Amino acid sequence: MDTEAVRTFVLAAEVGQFQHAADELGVTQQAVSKRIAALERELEARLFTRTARGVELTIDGQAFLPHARGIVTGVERAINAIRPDTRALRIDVLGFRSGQAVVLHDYWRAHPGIGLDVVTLKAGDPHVAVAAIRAGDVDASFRTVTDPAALPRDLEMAHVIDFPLELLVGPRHPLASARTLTPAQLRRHRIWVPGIAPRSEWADFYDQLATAFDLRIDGAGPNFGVEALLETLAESADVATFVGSRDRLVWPTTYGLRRVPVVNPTIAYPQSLIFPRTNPHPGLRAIIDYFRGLAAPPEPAWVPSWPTPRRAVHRPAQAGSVSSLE
Amino acid sequence: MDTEAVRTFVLAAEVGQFQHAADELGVTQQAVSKRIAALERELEARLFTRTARGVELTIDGQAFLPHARGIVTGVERAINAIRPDTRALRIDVLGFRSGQAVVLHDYWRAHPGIGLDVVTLKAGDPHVAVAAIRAGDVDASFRTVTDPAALPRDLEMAHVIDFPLELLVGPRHPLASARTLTPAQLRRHRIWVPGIAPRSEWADFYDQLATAFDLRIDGAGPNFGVEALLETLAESADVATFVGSRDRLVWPTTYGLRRVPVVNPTIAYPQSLIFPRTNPHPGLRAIIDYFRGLAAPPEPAWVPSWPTPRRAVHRPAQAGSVSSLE
DNA sequence: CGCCGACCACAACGATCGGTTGTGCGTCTC
DNA sequence: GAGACGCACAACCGATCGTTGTGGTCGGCG
Repeated sequence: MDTEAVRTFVLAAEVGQFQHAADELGVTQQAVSKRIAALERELEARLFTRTARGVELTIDGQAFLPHARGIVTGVERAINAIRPDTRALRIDVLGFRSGQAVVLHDYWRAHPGIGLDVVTLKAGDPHVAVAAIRAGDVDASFRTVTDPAALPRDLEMAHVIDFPLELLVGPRHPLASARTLTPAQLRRHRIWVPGIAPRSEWADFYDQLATAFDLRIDGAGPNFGVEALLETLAESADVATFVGSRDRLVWPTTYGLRRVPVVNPTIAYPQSLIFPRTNPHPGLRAIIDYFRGLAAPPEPAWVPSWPTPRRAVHRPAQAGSVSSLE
Repeated sequence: MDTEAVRTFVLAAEVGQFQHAADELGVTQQAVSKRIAALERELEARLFTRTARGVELTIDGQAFLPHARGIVTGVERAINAIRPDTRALRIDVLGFRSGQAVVLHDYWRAHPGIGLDVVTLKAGDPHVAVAAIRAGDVDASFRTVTDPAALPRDLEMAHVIDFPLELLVGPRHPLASARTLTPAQLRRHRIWVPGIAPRSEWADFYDQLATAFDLRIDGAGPNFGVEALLETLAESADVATFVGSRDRLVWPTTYGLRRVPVVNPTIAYPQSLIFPRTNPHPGLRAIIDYFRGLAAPPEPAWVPSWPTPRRAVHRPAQAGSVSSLE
C-alpha cells in the first residue's frame, strides 16, 4: 500500500472531488483516479461512488477514512522522528527493560501525545553517549561520567533519581525466603552480575559496593542474555544477582524467582542524566522534574563515592542527610 | 512511502538480518536490501548499520521503529475495517455531530482499542438503513421504523436512550434569556428545522410534536448546512430551532447562540437501534447497555406515539411511568 | 431539447520502480 | 587460507505511475 495513495484518498474524501484533490496535490485528475483505483483494487472494495459532480464515500470508504487518517498522521510522526530539525525528544537508556526505560514509559503514559523516542546506544563506555549527545544524535542519556573532569564543558549531568537495588534469587537459594536483606547478610554469597561493560560506571559501582560491604560480586562471566541468566538463577542454590527495583523482568514468576529488597542501608544507584548545557530539548525539563518527584529510597542509603550533584530541587536541605557508610 | 517497505523494516529490525527477513517475506535478500535502501533514501537517514553477521539499528532506526510499528498496525486495522469477514463493528448514525455519534464517541473513548467504525448512510428513508443491515453493509443503525409491521422479521429494533430536546436561539430572540422553557411557551414562535427528510421518522416526530403542543415547526425550507443555519439563527430575532441535548454544535458560542432546555414536559426523542435479530456483532450488546445506562431525561417526558419497546433492562418496573401528554 | 461545462474513466506512451538472477566484497570461523 | 555467511551492486524485465488525449455521463441553461 502506497501512503501517497492513502493521503490522496483522505484529501479526495475531504474535498469530495478528484479534480480538486488533484489540484491540491499538484498532479492531474487522472493520476488521482488511478491512485484511488489502485487502492480500491488492493482493498477489493469500492471506496467512492462516482457522481457527475464529484465523488462520495461509500460505506466502506467511510469506515476506511479514520484509519487512513491514522496512517497519514503515523507516517508524518515517523518522518518527524527522523528529521533532525523537527524530531521528538530522543533519550538514550541502558536497555528497554531497565528502570530508566520503565519510568520513562510511565511518564509517557501519563503524558500521552508527547513526542518521545527511546533508544539505546549499546555502548559500554559512557563517553560514547557523551559523543552522541554532542553530535546531536540524541538529546539526553541516562549514563554517568564518574570523573567530573571528563565531562565536557558543554554538557550537564544532573542527578535525577536513586534506584534501590534488590537481590534476585531462585527458590532454592538460602536467602529466598527473606522479606528483606541487609548488605551484611549478603557476605560470602555469590552474586553474579553478567553483562557489565568493563570500564563502565556500573562496573565502578559494583566494585565500590563489593569493597564497601566485602561482597563477592562476579561480573566477569559471559552474558548470554536475560533469559539465560534467569534460568541459571532459577536452578541454582548458591548464586543470586542484583536488579534495580524498577527494572522490568519479563517472566520472573514463571521461573519462581523472588526479588528481595536490600535495606539498612538501602543500596542506591544514583541515576544521572546527561544533556547539553545550552539549548536542551524543551521537553527534557519536565522529564527531569518527573523523575525527581518520584519517591526516594528509604534511608539510610549507601551510594558510591561519585560526586553526583544531589537532587537540589525537591530536597534542597537534605544534601547531607544521605548517609554513606564508607 | 511503501507500507511493504515499512513492514520489511520492522521485520528486519526484529530478526536482525536482511536474509532472514527476506526468507520470512518470501522474497530475495536483494529485494529486502533495495526496500530498505529506498526507505533510507526517502527518509534521508541511515536506518541500519551493516555488519558481517547481519544488520543493527542505528539511532535513527531505533527512533523510527516504534512509529513504523504504528504504521504497520494502522494499515492492518484499516484493512480489517474493510474486509467483510474480519471487519469491526460498523454503526450507522444520522450525522457525525448527532447525539448518537457523540455518545458513541464517548463510549469509544471509554473503551480504547475497541474496533468501531461510524458511518452515515445519508439516506432520508430509514428503510435504506434496514436494507443495508440486511445486506451486511452495516451492523446496526440508529434509525427508527415507526411502523412495526414494516420492520423485517430478521431485524430487531431496541430502544436505547431518550434524547431530550433543547431550543437553540440567537441572542436577539425573545426567549434567549430563559433558563428553561415549557412547550407552551414555544407556541406561536417560529421553529425552523431544515434538512429533515420528508418521510423519515424525524419528520413524523416533529409532526406529532407540532400537533401535540400547537407549535409552528417549519421543516420544509432548503438545507444549506449547519453553518448557514447557525448564522441565520444568530441574526434572527424570531426564528429558533431544536437540537438534541447531546448534539455537538461546533461554534455555538462564536455565534452567540444559547441552548435552552425544554421542561414540563421534557420533549424526548426515543432513540432506537436496529440490528440483526440473529448473529448480531459481538460488540453491539455492550454498546446498547452503555446507552441504556446513561441518565434518562427528567420526568415528565413527552414522547411520540410510536410503539417503541421501552427500556426493559434498567427500568423494568417503570414502563408506564413515562407520561405522555397526548 | 440540445448544447455546454464539469467531472471521472479509459487508452497510449514514456519514465521509473520493484522484483529477479548473477556477482563481488568484507568479515567471521575453522 | 578456504569456506560460509551476509549485504551491495549490476543487469534485466515486467509492472506501475505519471503524463496527454479522448470519451462518457450528468446537471444546468438558453
